[in-house]
Amino acid sequence: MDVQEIRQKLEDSGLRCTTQRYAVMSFLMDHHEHPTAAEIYEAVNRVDPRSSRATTYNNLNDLVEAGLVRQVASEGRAARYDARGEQHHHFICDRCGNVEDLDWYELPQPALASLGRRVVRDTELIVRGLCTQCAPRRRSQAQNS
Amino acid sequence: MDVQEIRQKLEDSGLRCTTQRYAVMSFLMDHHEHPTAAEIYEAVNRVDPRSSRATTYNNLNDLVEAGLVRQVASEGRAARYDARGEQHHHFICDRCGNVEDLDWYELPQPALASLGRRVVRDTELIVRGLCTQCAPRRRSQAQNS
DNA sequence: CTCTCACCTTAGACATAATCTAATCTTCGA
DNA sequence: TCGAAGATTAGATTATGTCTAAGGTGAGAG
Ligand SMILES: [Mn+2]
Ligand SMILES: [Mn+2]
Ligand SMILES: [Zn+2]
Ligand SMILES: [Zn+2]
Repeated sequence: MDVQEIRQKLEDSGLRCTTQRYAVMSFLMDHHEHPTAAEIYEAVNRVDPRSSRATTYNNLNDLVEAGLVRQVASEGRAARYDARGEQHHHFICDRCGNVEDLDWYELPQPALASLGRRVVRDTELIVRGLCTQCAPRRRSQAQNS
Repeated sequence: MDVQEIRQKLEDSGLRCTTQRYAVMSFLMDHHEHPTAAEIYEAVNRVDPRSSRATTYNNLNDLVEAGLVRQVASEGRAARYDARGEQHHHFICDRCGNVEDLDWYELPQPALASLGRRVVRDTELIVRGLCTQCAPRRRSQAQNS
């Protein structure tokens, strides 16, 4: 990805463009498989150890707070991160826990009356079920379990 | 709640109605504040210590798997549980993490083409923002950072 | 240019959430 | 009645994430 683009995004959000922060952002922009913090930490340090675990978590939190990165909650398991630009929904597999992107479509918002004085920031749609890998094969070996 | 009703639900799902499992289910049916596993463990054991931590977790997992209980993911924090019968959506507060119920309304489903061979079990809407407690007061002291 | 202070990084300790283990208990059903 | 599957238990273990205290870095005031 474009170095200047990332630097710009960070500075626009009031974050210094440090080596470590850049590495996290860059990795996320190149990888859309919704990696966990541990996976990001490992990937960033694969070539040349460069970022501590605490810094990786700190930077991820900074990026989320700045709105540049999205955190996907999968219950129990580790949080997953997503820097994909375009809006989209998520599909989470009941069996393997994989998080996959679904095409975006507009969602009806909750009735104002039911919100009371709550302030809405975002609405998120999560579709659950079995991913392509885990879904039973159509008409071959469905004998599993 | 009706003892027979709970017993029935459990047995219909192929789960034995043990003291410990009953206690978890019963507590959840009576408490709609989306307690965490730790809170459920504590509540169940408040009167007369009766269930280990492992059993509480085991039973919660069993109930979720059976579809009798719903798990609400709030990233980072502990999972929250919900045995409320009627369908509903959730509002999660960015600041305090509270999970609140929102009235149900029908959601548009993803296009079949975009799902491929994935099997959908459920679609879930999560609204995020600030809860009534955490939202800024209308026109009094909004001076808070 | 240089100095300073807010911002950032770090290792490792700590905290919390959840699962695993291995032994024991319970109960369904042949 | 009795065996096996199902359930429970205390405690160890793993997984995930935060905190602490110390030191590094660089943007910008002067
Ligand atoms: Mn995504
Ligand atoms: Mn609920
Ligand atoms: Zn899967
Ligand atoms: Zn709140």
